[in-house]
Amino acid sequence: MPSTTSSGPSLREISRDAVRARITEVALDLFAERGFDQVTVDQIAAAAGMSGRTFHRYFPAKEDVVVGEPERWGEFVRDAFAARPADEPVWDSLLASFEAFIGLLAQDGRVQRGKVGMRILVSTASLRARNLEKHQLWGRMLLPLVAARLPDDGDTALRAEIIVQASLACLDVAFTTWADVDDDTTISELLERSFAMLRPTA
Amino acid sequence: MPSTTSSGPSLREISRDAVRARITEVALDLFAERGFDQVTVDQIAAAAGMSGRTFHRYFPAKEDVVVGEPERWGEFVRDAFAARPADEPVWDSLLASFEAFIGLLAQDGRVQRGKVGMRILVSTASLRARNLEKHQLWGRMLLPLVAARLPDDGDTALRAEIIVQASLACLDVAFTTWADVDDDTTISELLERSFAMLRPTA
DNA sequence: CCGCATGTGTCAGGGCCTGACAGATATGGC
DNA sequence: GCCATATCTGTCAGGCCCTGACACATGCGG
Repeated sequence: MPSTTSSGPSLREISRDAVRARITEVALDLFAERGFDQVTVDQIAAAAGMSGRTFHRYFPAKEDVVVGEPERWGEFVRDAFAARPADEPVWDSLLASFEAFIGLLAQDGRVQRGKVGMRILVSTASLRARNLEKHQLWGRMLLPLVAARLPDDGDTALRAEIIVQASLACLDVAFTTWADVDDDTTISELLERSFAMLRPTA
Repeated sequence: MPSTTSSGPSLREISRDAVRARITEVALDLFAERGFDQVTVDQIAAAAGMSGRTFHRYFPAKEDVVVGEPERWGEFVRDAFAARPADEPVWDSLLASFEAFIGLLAQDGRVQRGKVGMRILVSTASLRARNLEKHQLWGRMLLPLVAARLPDDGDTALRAEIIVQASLACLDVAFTTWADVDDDTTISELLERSFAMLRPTA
């Protein structure tokens, strides 16, 4: 058993990530060309040189090719939030965490491909649904941390829930309108403007 | 052809609604007992005395039994919003529209059954997803009306989007926490408290 | 060279959903 | 009461998504 010999990602994992990336590339091309619902899993698999069964060994569901790995990125956002100073206003911390996430995407050069993916996403019902589920997962991951930051005024649970959901709505709107327009407006910019509309004016 | 002889709902429609109600009743019982994913469409159909094919003639998808008819209720909410005075603050109009919707549910005596349905809903991934899609539909229906109410400050589109999404998030939180607790807290009360946390403090 | 873990293909099957067809039922006109 | 029509229903066939089970291949360590 190789166990964790030394370096971070094992060879297996590198290979696995590479195959995932290849599948994603092929699939997004097909989706952009024909539409998500008009492409079958077997067609993606064939284009990527594998069987349909193997496709499902990399992606539990067809939607996951577009939506990505909510759990993984959710942990990133959660950790980013946790790393913020404890006396910072929650809205600021949330904004910073989301922007860190956006920066993570940009770093991978996924931005351009991300726009293609986003357009596919907003144009397909089952994808929108899966994406909204992702947000709910993030919400459940962020909720306890946000609640811990709020003053205990007897309504903390509800307030935390609202803040988390509202900020996620901002994130969603930012991504959606970003994918919608053709100019070079930044997601971060849209996100900041969105936050500014909701956060307490104080 | 009967056309529209006179009275509102034709006999066909009454029958159709009755069958739908019967299916809903049977299905919710099964879901509450075994869980949504552990009940097949054929089992629901058998319990309701019909074939699986016929079930799908009343509900396009299994999830629709729990989620209901988003289009229909969305129109109700939209119309309720449109009926509000044009000089009322949008947040007030939205709150009033949602409360009218809640009142509609209560009127049908669906509240108790609604709580059962809500609990099934929040405990099943595919149902949560479908429900969130419903909210997106409502959002698209409300968006133009909300935008028309806002002062044209150059950022109206984004602001309208944010307000709609945030208010829908409030509605979602209100319903979810309502289903979560066992006391007699009203949905309306939760909704008002949620709104109070987001609307401009002015 | 031999075990062992991992990756892959094939096969079979369940579940959701749809189109097509034929039989049953109800509605409205005569 | 009878017929033409529209509607409802069941059955059948099929496609698609996804999963478990099995067998074969590949690569690694001893």
